[in-house]
Amino acid sequence: MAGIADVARAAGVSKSTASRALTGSGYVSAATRQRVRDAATALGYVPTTSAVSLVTGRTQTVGVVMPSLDRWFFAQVLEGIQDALLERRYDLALYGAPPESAARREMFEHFLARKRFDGLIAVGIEPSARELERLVAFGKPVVAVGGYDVGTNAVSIDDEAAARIATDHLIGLGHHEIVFLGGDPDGRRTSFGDGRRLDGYLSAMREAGFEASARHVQSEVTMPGGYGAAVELLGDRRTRPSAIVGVCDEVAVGAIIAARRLGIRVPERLSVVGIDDHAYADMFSLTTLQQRPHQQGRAAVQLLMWQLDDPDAPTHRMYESSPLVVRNSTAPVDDDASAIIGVGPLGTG
Amino acid sequence: MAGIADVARAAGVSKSTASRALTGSGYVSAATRQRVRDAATALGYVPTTSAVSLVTGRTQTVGVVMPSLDRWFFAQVLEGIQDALLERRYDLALYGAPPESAARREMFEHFLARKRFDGLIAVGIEPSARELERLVAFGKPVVAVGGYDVGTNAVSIDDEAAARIATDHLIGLGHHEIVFLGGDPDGRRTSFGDGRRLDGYLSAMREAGFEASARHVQSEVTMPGGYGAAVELLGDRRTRPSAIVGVCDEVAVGAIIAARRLGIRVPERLSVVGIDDHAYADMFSLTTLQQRPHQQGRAAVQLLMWQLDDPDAPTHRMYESSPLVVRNSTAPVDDDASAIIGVGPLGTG
DNA sequence: ATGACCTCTGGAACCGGTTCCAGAATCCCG
DNA sequence: CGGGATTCTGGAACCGGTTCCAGAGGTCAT
Repeated sequence: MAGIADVARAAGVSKSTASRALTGSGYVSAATRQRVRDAATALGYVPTTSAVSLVTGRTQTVGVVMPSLDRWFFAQVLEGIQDALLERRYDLALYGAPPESAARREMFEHFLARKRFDGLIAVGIEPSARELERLVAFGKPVVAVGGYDVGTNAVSIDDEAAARIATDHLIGLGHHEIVFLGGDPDGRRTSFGDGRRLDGYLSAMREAGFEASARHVQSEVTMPGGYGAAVELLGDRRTRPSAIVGVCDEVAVGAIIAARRLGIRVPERLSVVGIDDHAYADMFSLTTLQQRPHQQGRAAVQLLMWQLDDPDAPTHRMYESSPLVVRNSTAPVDDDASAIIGVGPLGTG
Repeated sequence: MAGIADVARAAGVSKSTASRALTGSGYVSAATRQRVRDAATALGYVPTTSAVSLVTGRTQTVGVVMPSLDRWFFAQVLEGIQDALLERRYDLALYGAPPESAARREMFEHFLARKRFDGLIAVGIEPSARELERLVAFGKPVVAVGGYDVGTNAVSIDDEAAARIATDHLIGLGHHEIVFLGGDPDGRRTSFGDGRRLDGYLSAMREAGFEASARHVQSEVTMPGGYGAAVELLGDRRTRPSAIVGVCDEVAVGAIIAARRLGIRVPERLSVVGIDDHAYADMFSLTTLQQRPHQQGRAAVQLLMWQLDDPDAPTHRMYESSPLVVRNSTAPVDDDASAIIGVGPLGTG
């Protein structure tokens, strides 16, 4: 493998001049620069990255941590990050960190300390106190995607507002019995804005005076998870709601499939709203709040690069707008159907 | 940041002794080793990776290329790779390389040449001649996952056999009019074993004497893609098949949803088989050929590590077995329904 | 007692670049 | 035409580790 010394020799200059010519820093005459470049291409010279990083302290790599890959949101964010990094010739080091996993501990305790990347993008990570400590010790820029601030730079939709808009949309259609479907008890452990979405739903219900009928049905945040929980929820006519807010589209779609399975017509007998505008939303005519995680990934890289170019640059908190996309999974409440539940403690039929 | 020189000073030894003590190579007395280790932990010493790789020539990083992230298979393989690498304290550098994209060219032309990883795992990549050339020039171990051999090490299911088993299963149930759904004309460009699956289907049809009725309906290899193509395919009663082999479960599930939408009962009026045993397969009662891409990812890492430990080690071609999982999306052909199509060129009703 | 061999340690070279610094050449301005 | 600023170049130090080599001390067989 040709080193820079070989290039310098071939071009008849010193190592230092060759280096300047190729990196474009310092004074080099145009003629010399050209000679060096020609020599470099002729020899197929590629700088050894470890040598470069050793002296510059920069790795040209960005680390990405995310709890999972098979949720649409994460895969999309990752693709967005990939695209943006490729343009800048940065490498991408990926670390999986499911909540409360050994992998996650490893990541924060060991991999972070190795400092093999110039900055970190944390997707769907709510750092614990200890993790935050490690993040600070890491000493390099961090940007969060998808809900939680990791101190400084962050990009996401306004999860609480999104869930509120979704809920208000249903309330506007006359629904009272609205269930929030998906996530765990406090909506936090699944990582992601899930908890805030639950908050948004609850506050919308409260403001409309439906606090008493607010209900959170838990489920894994996946399509089969939503399906399973919805089959159970909708199976009992007495407790069946007239509308569902899915914590995300995957769960919402699961609910729609469950409804079809049970012969409950959507949207005539059951309205469903999601959050995401998933690739599947269109084929299920799902009304949802749109977000574009791909763009969020790109934006995260942008923020990180600003920070890398100028460590003193101001940090940013970016909210992507999340417009309501009305399709055909929501409709005005069907009073005949809701009468089954009734308003009082015991429906009169 | 404490360097090894600081550790050495704290332990009262030379740099070289400190290095030996920490890496565990060469002679160091037990007492000295302990002193050095204590000093290292006391100072929170973490070796600078670029310095280490500069001299050892190893990066402790594995590169992974894949065309896409949002197909279940790829995400699963990636998670498997992640797990296995984590255990070995290797980093994972991820590169997206959609077929015929600029990113893919970049990857092969530039990123590969940087040699920032000790080995490469190529998932769902069928390298062109030029790409193969670059791979060879890369000069480090490569293992392929998901169909195509990249020279040496590879792991996948036997795609052709899988599709054949799926098709034979339908034939055994009395089906003649069986459509292969998904992929592009020659099934190659989508990367993945798609082309070979088509071959397997075709040869099964041929062997059963149904060559004339073999039909490949193209679609994007996604659930909405399969859905859209199936809506069209099933919409016309005259050309409607009695069974479908999906190129993968996502497409097969799309077809099932399309059938439900059109009021065609599965499996009574339409049988559907997939390949994958996707997380969604169970909730759609999809009969399918099981593969476990997570395991394949782990196996790929294993193969790569063997090669790294001993460059002269023999290479391997691993086939994962793919058992047929019979659920409830396939049933004996419904003769009344198939009579609509009939055996002759024009059905007599 | 001698020498061969093994264990242990430190000094110095080395990996492959970048950057500091000094010196030479050229330029511009008063 | 002198002198300071600017442009250009090469030598050497340096980034932070690993590894080669030489030498010291100890053990054991001859």
